[in-house]
Amino acid sequence: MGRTREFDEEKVLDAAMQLFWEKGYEATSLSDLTSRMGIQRPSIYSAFGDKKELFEAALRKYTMSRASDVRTRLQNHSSVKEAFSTFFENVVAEEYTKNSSRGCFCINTMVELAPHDEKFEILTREHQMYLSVIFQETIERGIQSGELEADVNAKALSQALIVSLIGLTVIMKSRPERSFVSNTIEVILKLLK
Amino acid sequence: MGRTREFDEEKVLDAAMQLFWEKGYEATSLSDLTSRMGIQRPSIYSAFGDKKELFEAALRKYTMSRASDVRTRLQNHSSVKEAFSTFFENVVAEEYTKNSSRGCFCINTMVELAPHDEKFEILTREHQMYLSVIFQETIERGIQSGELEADVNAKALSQALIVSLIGLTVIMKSRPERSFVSNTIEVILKLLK
DNA sequence: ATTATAACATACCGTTCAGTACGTTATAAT
DNA sequence: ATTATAACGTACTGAACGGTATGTTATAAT
Repeated sequence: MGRTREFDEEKVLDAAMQLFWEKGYEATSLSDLTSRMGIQRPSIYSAFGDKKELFEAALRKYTMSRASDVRTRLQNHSSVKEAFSTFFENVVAEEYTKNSSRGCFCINTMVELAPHDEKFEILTREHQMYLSVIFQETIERGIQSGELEADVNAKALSQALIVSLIGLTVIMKSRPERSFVSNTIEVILKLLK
Repeated sequence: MGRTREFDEEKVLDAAMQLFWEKGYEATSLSDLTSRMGIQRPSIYSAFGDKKELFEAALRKYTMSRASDVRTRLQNHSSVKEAFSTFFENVVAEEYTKNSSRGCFCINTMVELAPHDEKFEILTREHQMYLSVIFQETIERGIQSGELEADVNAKALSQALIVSLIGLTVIMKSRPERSFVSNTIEVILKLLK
């Protein structure tokens, strides 16, 4: 019994995610959250707990959705080289299209919270490890099909590509000339040769 | 005339730099600053301006010192491959030695402030561009000496190495297994072949 | 229809924030 | 020695912070 909830938990959590993604944890206030989520303060606390728990829920939603998105994109091409090339180009294109560069919510959190909060150290690390496994599986597919040479170290290479992706995502926050990132991608993708 | 300043501006600015580096802009309070810098609040304002101006002074101090440090390290070896190898290994070793991973103050700022403050977008971008020029000069030295092949694209390669360095610095904040970063460095340095 | 209860809106809590007013102390110029 | 002034320590400001107490409203079970 009791009154029924008037808001959609997934929708308001998504709104919180967008805001934390854009502004980070510290710079986002409860007032920012209530206005963006469209619900009152006590509703946030009853549904998600305190600010940090809400942030964690938002980040988990992000990483899950992001992982499946990455997986989908890489499976979309039969050619592995083409898959990675398109993937990296799209990441760049999306970032340069938007006015403000939010980058990656998980990477932002790695920088802001991971060094001071073990929970987020683990959460962000595991997401990156998961992405690196997706990369690795894709590379192994390329080896299997004969597109990539058999002596490629799939694991090491996938880790290097994850690191490059992180570096690209971060440096785009300073809005370098587009040629900078294009050059970088071109060089990095040579590793798939 | 008037009373003489009792604190060393460079020393207290260095203390502020350490604190901002460790905690970021938002999470560092004026009270944190006064206790770490060892001076009172009005002294900060009279010497450096408000919190953001102090932060900017601290970041400028960091980037200048960092750039000259990088330059020195890369000039320390006659072999260019060895120079980069030692450089990357040292970055990793230093990060894993310390208990907490502060990473790079400039990269932290790129993530926290650059997307919302044009001044820091420019400042952080220009630092990365400067580092990339140092990398490029080092690579060109290797080409000149015959250590690297003549058809190497020094500019593109240096940019890719900068991106990799950023990626490495960031992912170390989540404390991945050391093999992860070792693998990455090994793969990345193959680009110098 | 009554009742128990959960979600609602409002208004508030103590704390901490960045920034400053002000009275005191020390020094450089006269 | 006097004076003007700049740096000092203390204590304060209004605003914003995260979080909650409280009274009202709506709904599910009886």
